[in-house]
Amino acid sequence: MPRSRIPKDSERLVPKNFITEIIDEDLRSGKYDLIVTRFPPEPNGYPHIGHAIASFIDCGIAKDYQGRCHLRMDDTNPLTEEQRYVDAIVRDMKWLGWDWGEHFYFASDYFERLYEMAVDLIQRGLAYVDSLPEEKIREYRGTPDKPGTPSPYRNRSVEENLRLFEEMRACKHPEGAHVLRAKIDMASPNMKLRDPILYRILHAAHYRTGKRWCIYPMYDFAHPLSDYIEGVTHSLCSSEFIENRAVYDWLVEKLAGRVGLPEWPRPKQIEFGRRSLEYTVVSKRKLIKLVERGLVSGWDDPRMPTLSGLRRRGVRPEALIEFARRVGISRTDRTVDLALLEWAIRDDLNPIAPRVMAVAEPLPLELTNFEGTEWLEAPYFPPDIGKPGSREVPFSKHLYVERSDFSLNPPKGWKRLEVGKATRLRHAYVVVIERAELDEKGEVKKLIGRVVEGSLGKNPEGLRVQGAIHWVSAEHALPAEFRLVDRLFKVPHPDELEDFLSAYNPESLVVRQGYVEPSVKADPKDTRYQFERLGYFWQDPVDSGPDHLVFNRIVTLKDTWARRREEALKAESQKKKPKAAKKPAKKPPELTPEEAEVKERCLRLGLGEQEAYLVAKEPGIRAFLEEMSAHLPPDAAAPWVVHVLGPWLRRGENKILPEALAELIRMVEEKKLTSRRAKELIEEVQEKGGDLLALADAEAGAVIADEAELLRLAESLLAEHPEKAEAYRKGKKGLLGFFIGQGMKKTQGKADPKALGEVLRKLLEEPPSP
RNA sequence: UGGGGCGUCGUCUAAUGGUAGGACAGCGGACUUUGGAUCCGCCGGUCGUGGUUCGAGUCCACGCGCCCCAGCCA
Repeated sequence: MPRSRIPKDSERLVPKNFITEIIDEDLRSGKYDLIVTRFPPEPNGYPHIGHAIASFIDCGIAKDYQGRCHLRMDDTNPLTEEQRYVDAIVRDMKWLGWDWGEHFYFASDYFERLYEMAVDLIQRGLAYVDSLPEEKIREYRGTPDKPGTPSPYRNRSVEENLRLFEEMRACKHPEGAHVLRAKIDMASPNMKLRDPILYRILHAAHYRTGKRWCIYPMYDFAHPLSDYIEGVTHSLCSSEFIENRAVYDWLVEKLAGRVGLPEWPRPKQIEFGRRSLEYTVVSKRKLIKLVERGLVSGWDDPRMPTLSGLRRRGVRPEALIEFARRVGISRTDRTVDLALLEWAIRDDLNPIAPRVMAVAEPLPLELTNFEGTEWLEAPYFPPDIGKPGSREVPFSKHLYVERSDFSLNPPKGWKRLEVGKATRLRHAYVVVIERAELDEKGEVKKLIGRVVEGSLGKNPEGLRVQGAIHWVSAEHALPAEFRLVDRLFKVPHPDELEDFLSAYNPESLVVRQGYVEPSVKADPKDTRYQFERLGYFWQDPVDSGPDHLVFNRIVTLKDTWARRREEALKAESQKKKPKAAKKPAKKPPELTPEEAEVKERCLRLGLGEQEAYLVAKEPGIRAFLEEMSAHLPPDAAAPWVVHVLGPWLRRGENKILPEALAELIRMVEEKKLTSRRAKELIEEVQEKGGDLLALADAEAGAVIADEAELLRLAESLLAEHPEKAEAYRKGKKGLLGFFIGQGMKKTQGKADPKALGEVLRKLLEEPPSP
């Protein structure tokens, strides 16, 4: 069995983040030596882009650490789960490239063991059967601001609990008659701890266990214990489970080393911030609505954020993985810019997609001075891609060009077809448009033009050629359907709307009948192309066939021209919500008369406003300061007590004696110790214990305050970083901090930073000595 | 209004108390037989107010804002 090891930054698939920091520490400390994670979907729907990100975190991290990532179906609710979803999940996760080896598990496979664990809890008085009806349970649970009330059944005897639970398993009770609950704390401010339900009765067949069970474990019970059973070490999940962690830890602790569970490794849950995507919804409920209303053709409609939809659209897993990488991991819930996904898709396709030509909205162009067919060689890739390969493209008298590439009255900066102007036909000749034929409605029906002699492969002298456009030969081109796929919603945050369907984008699918150059007939069906100037396309895997070509647009090309023209429109749709108007800040809580008096007294003793306030407000701080007053005047002690010791005093975890702190402060005043080192020592003692003064004495007198010595130090610093010194002299004054920091590092915190700062400043402000 | 979590460029994400950096987007330029790609440059941020400190995104206090929790869902 390979052991996990900390990867080099350069070999990480998942960029460093707060989770990998925890793992690094766990590995270094030897707490775990093999990292095991799991991706635990419930098979109750199709995987979507959110699953791609979650699985990237779970499996990507495990991979980086040479650990394992289990695929586990969290299938504890028979009412919602189906085999077809299991199949979809397996298929999509494989597609993404995850490899779980033989570690493919089902929570439903653990039902028997889970049951034994529940019995163990009952036997130890840690769980009980509650026979309150559902409404009563809800009522007794209380509300977030009102504590719950214990159920009258809470103190049933172990024997009765055992009997009842066995009967529940034996299907002797109707649904809702009883539940099994953990006996934790009905008054806990954490709602999840108010005797969470462990098992409920469900007379329903499970898609895997059939009718074997009529009690089913709840998530809060099954999930942590499934992790434990599998030897999962780091159970990564999203932020909405933060409060469930208390239950998770409770169960792990209670069951450690029992009913076949090892003492170690114990799993621990770590939560990351959720990610959503602009212009997208992913909740199953909402996705179903789109399907049911016929707004999309199904779960794999190329517009859907499902992995099957993305795949059918033509997106490759590589793009999704890179997208997830770039999104990153943090504790904060975030909404990701759709442009990032599009960038990842283009970046993936750009080097692999052969360029061919297709016209989605054909406009005939007749070339009066050209006859016959000329086969022109056109490379598949532009020079910057550096890939070989080419095909022959037929050129003839009758062509189709893109309707949007011609304008009767072009705007400024137009680089396309225009009457009287010369434009390059990509890979072919320069043409000059002579006139446009209009129909009765004034629409352009046909273009008449001529090719410029000698313009093949070179620009004709004395003729300004504006741009290069794509085209196909009318008699050779293949008719094809183009599905121009776009974002499903018109607004970036449809989830925030009362009715998300009102933001449905009717132009999310625009179908065009056009033509594609004949060369594609010879290509594999799954070839992803760049149709030049149109975007990346491939054949719809479902609807396309040799007799009826259908191309999905995977993503548009980045189009700075179109963007400029749509600027106004875009500004409208992307309008940011104005930041909430600043409320006037509330006054801090009033002090009681006694507290106010204490504060007054402190102020008279010379304490700062804020220190005085806190001394008055916090009894712990006040008491400590009073004890210190025998050793040190309060005005000197207060900042240390309030700012440095404050957090520990408030939590009642302070390990430092008043006289020790007083002595330490004195040492700082006498410059035997820098304040920086003093703070570090305090933190060290608070975390790990130890004798503060002994530690301080060991370093006493080490402060470097001698001017000559500091000058030497400063000079060496400047010499080591001449370019920084230069930058400072050019005005980047922030670099003083950099130099002091370097100096502190070099002297292990022993230099007097204030004095060093002075010396450095003097040195930097004066011109360097000759 | 109980408890918990979280606030860094427009977006995402970095920075043992020591130069606020990167990516995407945007803007400008170079190049271009794709208004693509590439290259170069620019723009732009620590939620607020105080405090501690030689030095604060980071520590402290008080505010403000967003998210989660009252399923026998996960």
